[in-house]
Amino acid sequence: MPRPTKQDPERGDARTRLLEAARDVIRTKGFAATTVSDLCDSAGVTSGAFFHNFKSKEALGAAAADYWAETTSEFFRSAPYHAHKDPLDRVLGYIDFRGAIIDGDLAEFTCLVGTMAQEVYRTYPGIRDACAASILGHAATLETDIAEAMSARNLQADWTPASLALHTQAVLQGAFILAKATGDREVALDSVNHLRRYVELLFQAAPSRCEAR
Amino acid sequence: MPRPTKQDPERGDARTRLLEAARDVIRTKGFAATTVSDLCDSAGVTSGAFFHNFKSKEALGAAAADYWAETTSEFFRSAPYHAHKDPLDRVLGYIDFRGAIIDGDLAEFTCLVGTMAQEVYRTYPGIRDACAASILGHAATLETDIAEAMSARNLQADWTPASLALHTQAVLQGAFILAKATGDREVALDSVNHLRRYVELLFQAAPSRCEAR
DNA sequence: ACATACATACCGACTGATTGGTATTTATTT
DNA sequence: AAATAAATACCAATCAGTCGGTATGTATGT
Repeated sequence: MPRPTKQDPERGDARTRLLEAARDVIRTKGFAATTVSDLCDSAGVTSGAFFHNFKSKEALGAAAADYWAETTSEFFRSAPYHAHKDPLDRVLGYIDFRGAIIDGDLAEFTCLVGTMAQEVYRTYPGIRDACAASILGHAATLETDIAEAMSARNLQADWTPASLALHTQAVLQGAFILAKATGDREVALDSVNHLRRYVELLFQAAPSRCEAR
Repeated sequence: MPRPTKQDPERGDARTRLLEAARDVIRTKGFAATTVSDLCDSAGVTSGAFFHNFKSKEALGAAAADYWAETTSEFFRSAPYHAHKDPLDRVLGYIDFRGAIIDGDLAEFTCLVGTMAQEVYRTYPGIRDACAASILGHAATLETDIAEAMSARNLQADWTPASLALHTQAVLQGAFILAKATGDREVALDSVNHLRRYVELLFQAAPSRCEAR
């Protein structure tokens, strides 16, 4: 049923163009500072088309989070790090991959749903929940590799695969904040390197191989 | 020169009350969604008083970041973890302290300048720089303890005290985002625990005591 | 094949409410 | 009295959202 718009028909239907505009504009200006007409201008669409496709600005925000979850999960599913045989190499490969894509403009490599969640966690619960689902869903894709790496090495730990998976996301989100504050993506890369070192230490410091203290 | 306002004179002068209002309101709604009259209402002050004290909303944002830097640095300076003799215990004590104050409402323990930096990094450079100064200044207070802990243990590392100090801030900022997205502060505490474990591993895995791989 | 009918996608001028900011007046301090 | 702080009244601009209308695709009947 979607149909190309009159303006710039080659860019596709209005809904997708608005979701792509949301992804790009909200990452640079934030959700609240992004106006509906900012989005319409960026998408090359009228405000009539906006409110035809989304019943409110909040609905657009939630849909943009869902769209982000879909597109990024496809992106990571086809990433090369899954090819490693050793599950630990897959986990480390994921971290290296996250470091490798910290490149170009800040608004291109930072996380839409992290940005939105921080901003609207209290004001738009619908958007917040969609952001949480995106983050938690992505973290869940790491859990099996972490669990397999643990059992392959017989690692007994006082932390769970889920908590380590979430921790990787926390480090990445925090790294993005530091990069935005300083305007320097190197500080983000430094944090990702610390995260990699942490995972290495976790799996090499198994009590059976090297006792502590 | 400041003078108590007519409304609620016992609460002090208008400027301080507006800065406190900014600290509280912006942490719950974000900077862009916070209106000048939100701040005036919360401070019990008229908009005339607002623009007498701050030449614009942006100036208020930057002043709020400075105020945050002042008050938090005083807060951490008087915290108990500085008493430890071993510098590593001071670093770990800092992390434990950060975990201990993750309590109560989300808007009470999350970071004003992290929130603002993420939101306005491109739109209000003045605010962003004030936020960066606050974060970097706070991280710098950890550097000497980290450096002393390294030299006390003769630790040769491929990371610097500055990068580890910044990494602690990245983890905390990211933990706040996860807590906001999920509405659960436990996930933030989990990340802080991972950070603590990382620092422990860094200082017990010195090559001289236990070789890697 | 062609006309009619209907639903959907999009358009764009418009609105009521709210925004950040200003100008003027009043109160307080020194 | 001079200067500063706060209160009040106000404004132009912008906001999210509405609404009547048009363009397009599809189903049906002949």
